[in-house]
Amino acid sequence: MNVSKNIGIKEIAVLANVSIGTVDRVLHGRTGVSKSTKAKVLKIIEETGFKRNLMASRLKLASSKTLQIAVLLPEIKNEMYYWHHSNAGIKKAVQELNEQGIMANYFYFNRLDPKNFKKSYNMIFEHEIDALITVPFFEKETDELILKAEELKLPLVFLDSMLNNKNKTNNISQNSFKAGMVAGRLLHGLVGDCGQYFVFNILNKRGIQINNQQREMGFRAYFEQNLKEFDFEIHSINMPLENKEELEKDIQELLNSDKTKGVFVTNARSFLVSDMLKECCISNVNIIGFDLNLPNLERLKSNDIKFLINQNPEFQGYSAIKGLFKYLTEQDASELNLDIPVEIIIKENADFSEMN
Amino acid sequence: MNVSKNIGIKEIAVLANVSIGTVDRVLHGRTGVSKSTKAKVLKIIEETGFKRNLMASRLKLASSKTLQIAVLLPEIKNEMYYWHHSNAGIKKAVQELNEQGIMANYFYFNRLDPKNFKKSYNMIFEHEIDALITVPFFEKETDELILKAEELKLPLVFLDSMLNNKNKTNNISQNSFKAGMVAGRLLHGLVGDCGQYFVFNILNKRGIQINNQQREMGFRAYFEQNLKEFDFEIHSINMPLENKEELEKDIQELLNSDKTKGVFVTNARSFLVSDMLKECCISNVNIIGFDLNLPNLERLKSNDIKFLINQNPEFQGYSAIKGLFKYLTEQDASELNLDIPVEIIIKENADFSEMN
DNA sequence: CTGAAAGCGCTTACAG
DNA sequence: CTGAAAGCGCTTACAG
Repeated sequence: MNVSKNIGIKEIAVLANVSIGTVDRVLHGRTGVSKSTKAKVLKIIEETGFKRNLMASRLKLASSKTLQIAVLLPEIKNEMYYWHHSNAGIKKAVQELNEQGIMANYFYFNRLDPKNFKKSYNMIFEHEIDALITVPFFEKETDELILKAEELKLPLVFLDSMLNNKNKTNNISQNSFKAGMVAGRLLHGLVGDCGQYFVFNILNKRGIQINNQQREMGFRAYFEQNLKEFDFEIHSINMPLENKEELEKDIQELLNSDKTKGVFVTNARSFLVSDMLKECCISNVNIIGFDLNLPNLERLKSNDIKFLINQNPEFQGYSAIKGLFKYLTEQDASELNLDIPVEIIIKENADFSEMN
Repeated sequence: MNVSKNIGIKEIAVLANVSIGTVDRVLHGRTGVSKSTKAKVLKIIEETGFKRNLMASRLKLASSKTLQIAVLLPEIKNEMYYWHHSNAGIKKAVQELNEQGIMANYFYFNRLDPKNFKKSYNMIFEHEIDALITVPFFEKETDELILKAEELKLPLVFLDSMLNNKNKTNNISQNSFKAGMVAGRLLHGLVGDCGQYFVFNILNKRGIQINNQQREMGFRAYFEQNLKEFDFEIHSINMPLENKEELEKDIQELLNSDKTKGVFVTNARSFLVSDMLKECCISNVNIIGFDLNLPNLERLKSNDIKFLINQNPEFQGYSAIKGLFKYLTEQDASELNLDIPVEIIIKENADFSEMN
């Protein structure tokens, strides 16, 4: 079990016949090195395959320059909020990297107010930060943010992207179209060709969100691609959070048949739909929704919801910090973009441990 | 954004009025410190909440004492083998921790020969190693290994446990019973109450493996727990790899009805079952199996297999190294035991990128 | 039983 | 443009 000692900056210095300070300057592309010296050092580095020891580097730097990551998320009122989980993942990663010199600073914006979002990130830019993790909630303001970050040369990572990436930015999020396709197959397996299908979009004051639209598109695409004769209708129901009575009447008419029914809820509130259908005495209904919030998990446990799709917000936050750290310390951007797997959760592989 | 400098060994030394060498001795519980000094230092450490900086510690130690992890897996003939993925995960983690001073040494045993397994680990014990990662293939030899490792005070981690854990050891593996329950619900969703159900156990020279048995038990348990009137039979078919002709006759008789059929293959060879049923012209069949090997993925893509359950062998290997590193450097054993999630894979969330 | 000093591999003022 | 020296926080002989 042989131990081959890694070559270090000292060896490079000897081989290139310069001081270690000069090697360091070349390594970091700093100014103040003659062209010939630089070439000589680079050649030796190339030949020896030298990589600088990041642990030693961080040991020196952690005490002087802690990396400051700003995190701007929607307001979190309690631990059941989706964004709480993103935050938890961020905290976990920061904890792990703590002694290597990284800190997170948390900011929040009002999820219904684009102006507040803009105000928040402008405020953040007044501090000295090394990167920003946030969420592309509002199209126009997000575009402005992207431009501004580019200008400031500030690395930017979006969690849970809901916007089309016209701009080249870093995204750690699930492909919503693909998630819709997954939902299509799962529901089709339960309901079959002879059932009725419904897509429930739950609207808040901002209207329907882009990723919900993409989920619906994916869902419909599954049926178009996989059924030879695609001759049945998939009903879309846009359900505002207020004014439920009228909606319930419509639903009773639409869903009141003996047929097996499949319901795809495109956001995190499938528990609302489940409860409403129960109230309306709709039977033979199979529901699939998103996100492992407590009310959803309860309905999964009681068999009222059949499938949940997990976007793994904790893992998203965790990965964002780890990816940024790698980028900021190694100039390696490869982990700043991540396609979060479409994780399928049923009663038997769910983790109910937080339900106490 | 305030930076609170972490307290270090130097501050502790000053506060306790001793040298840093003495603080270090106390931190590591080494001999040669008077009781009173030790108590004084421990009190200060307690009061300040000091934690030693692991990065600095590893910087010093990596060059002198590289941690040697032995890995003993079944022979891997090519990249399609299941164990290749465990190895890949191990390699990835070792790569990440390379400069922190960890190395893996790979050994292989004949998967059909318990004596060879025993011989292999005895040979490994002649080297100086800090931990062993292996697989509990053979009951008797594994028990002996556990005892021997205990005697040598050598940390031991099992991947893919197939044995009941009578002994307290470290296991990174999926709960096979739970995986069987998951398979039960998924298949039941497709096939319904009026179909026929079959469990295929594929036997090699070692007979049926314990985790396959546990999967079957979980599968049956799902139906017993979830169907009010559990009045249909689940047929078990033990399928040896040789002597297929006779088997095909039996199968043709058993499965040749118009009913929808659900087939649960308890190991990684669901592709074999899929192909055989196709040859026998069995229709209306829904297959669920384990592991994302290439032939299984091909059948998933062509809709011949409906679900695959992933044990994530790469993640298992990766976690074993990370967990051992944490244990060996921080005496923190919390990551040496891991319940791998039962990951559900369908055509739409599968990664076919390795299929070229 | 305890301390002073050297060193892990890199980074950073400072001096020239 | 370049080098020598101090230092990051811990560990390890060595000396007493």
